[in-house]
Amino acid sequence: MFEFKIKNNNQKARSAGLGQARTGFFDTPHGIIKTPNLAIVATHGKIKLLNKTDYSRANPDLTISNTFHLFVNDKIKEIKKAGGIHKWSGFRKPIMTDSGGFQVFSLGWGKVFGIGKVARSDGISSVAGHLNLLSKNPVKISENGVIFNFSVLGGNNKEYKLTPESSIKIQQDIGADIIFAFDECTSPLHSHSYTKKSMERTHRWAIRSLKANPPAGGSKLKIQQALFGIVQGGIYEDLRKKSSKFIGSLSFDGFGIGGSFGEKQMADVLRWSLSGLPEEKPRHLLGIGKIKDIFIAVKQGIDLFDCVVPTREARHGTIYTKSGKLAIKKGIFAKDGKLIDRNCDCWVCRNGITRRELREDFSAKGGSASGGKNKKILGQRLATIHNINFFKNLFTEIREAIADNKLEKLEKEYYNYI
RNA sequence: GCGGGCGUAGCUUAGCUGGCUUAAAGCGCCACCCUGUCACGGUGGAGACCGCCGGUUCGAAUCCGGUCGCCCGCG
Repeated sequence: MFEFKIKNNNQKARSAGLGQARTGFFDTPHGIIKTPNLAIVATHGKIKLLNKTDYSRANPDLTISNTFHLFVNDKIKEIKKAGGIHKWSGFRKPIMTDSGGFQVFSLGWGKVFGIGKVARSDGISSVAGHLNLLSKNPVKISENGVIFNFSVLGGNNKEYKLTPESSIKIQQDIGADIIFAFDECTSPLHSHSYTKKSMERTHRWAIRSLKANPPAGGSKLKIQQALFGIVQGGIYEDLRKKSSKFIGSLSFDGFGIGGSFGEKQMADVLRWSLSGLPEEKPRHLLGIGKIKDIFIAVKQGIDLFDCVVPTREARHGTIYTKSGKLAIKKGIFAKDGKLIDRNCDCWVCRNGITRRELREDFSAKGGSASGGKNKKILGQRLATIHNINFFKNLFTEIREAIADNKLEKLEKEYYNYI
C-alpha cells in the first residue's frame, strides 16, 4: 500500500533543463491516484452544495477535507461511528485530510493582516511593524501546540486546542487515505528569525506527528493511512533548503510543500523546497491551484495539489473554459444561447445547458425568497460540477503531455490563464 | 361623476408631523478580487433634476392648489 510508481520522469526534458515534470501512480486503499492530480476541497467532509448524484456527475479523482473544521464542528464522533469518512460521506475514492496547520495561519495572522495563501505584493510589509495587532490574533502558538480562541474577534469564548498528537488522532478517527503532519503555516510577512523559529518547531512537530502515526509500510498497525510531512521555511532560500532536507530525511510516505508566499516567488520557493526530498516519494503542493501556478509547479516536479479555486470560483460565478474564464453572472450572457463550453464533456455541458440558462440559475430572482435562493444554488451546483470536470480534464491533459514530452505546448494552449 | 389611495434610481420600496437629504436601502447593472475554504462570497462604482405646473416659506421629496397617470370602493 502507498507505493508510488513513477512512470515518466521526463528524463529527456530534464537533461535539456526544461523541468522536472513527472507522472506516476500512487496506490491507496481507495484506489490509485494518477499523478499529477488535484484534490477537490471538501472542507466539512463533502464538496459544498453537491449531493450524492452530483458527486457521480462531477466525479472528482480525490478530495481533501479539513481536520480543524470537522473538529470544531463536532463531526469527528459521527464520522468515526459511521466507520470513517468514506462511509460517512459516500465518496469511495481517495480522500486526504489537512492537519489544521493552515488554520493556524488563516485564522491567525492571515485574518489579522487580511492576507491569504498567496500574499499580494501591496500588502502590509511586515508583522514586526504591527505588533499592536498581536493581541488580536485568536491563535496562540506554543511548543506543545496551538490554542484557538475567537473571543478576541468577538466570537464565543470557547477554546479549541490542537497538538501534533491530537491532530493525528483526529485524522485517524476521520480515516482518510492520506493525512498530513501538524505544522504552522507562515507568511511572507514574517521575518527570517520568526520563520526559522517556527520552521524548527514544525520540524519537531513533524517528528511527533510521525511518532503518533508510524509509517504504514514498516508497521504492523492496521491503520492504513499515508502520512505526509510538510516543508516550511517561508520565502527564505536557506530555510526552505534546510526544511526540505530535514523533512525529506524522515520516514514519511510523501511530502507537502506548505507556507504562504508572494505571487512571484512560486518557482524559487518550490525549487528550494523540493531540493532535499527523495525522488521516489510523492510531493503535494498545499493549497495551490491557479492554472498558471499549476504549470509552474508541475514543471518543478509536483505530483499533487489541492485547491479551493475550482469550487469556490464556481460558487462565485467564474466558469472555467479552455479559452478563458467566463464571469457567468455578467449581463452580456443574458442573451447568450451558446453552450457554456462546446468542447466540454461535463454533465452540465452534455445536457446542453446554455450560458443564458446557467446565468439565470445564478439569479436570486424567480419566485419566492426561498425559491430564489434555491435557484441561485442551482447555478452554483452546476458551475461546481463543470469546474471540477474542467480541472480533471486539465490534469488528464497534463499527464498525457508529460508522457509525450509536450508540456510546454500544452501550457501554451492555456495562454489565457498564464 | 363622487370618495379614497398611490406616483422617489432599471425594479421593489424607505423617508413624507418641512432644515440632520449634496435623497437612503435591497435587488439588478458595471468593474475588480478569490490559491492547505471563517466565504451559496468580498471590495469598489455608476445610476433619481423625489410624475408635472404653480404656491406658502429663509428653506419642500416632505405642507397647499391645480394637473396628468395608475389602483380600490360607490354610482
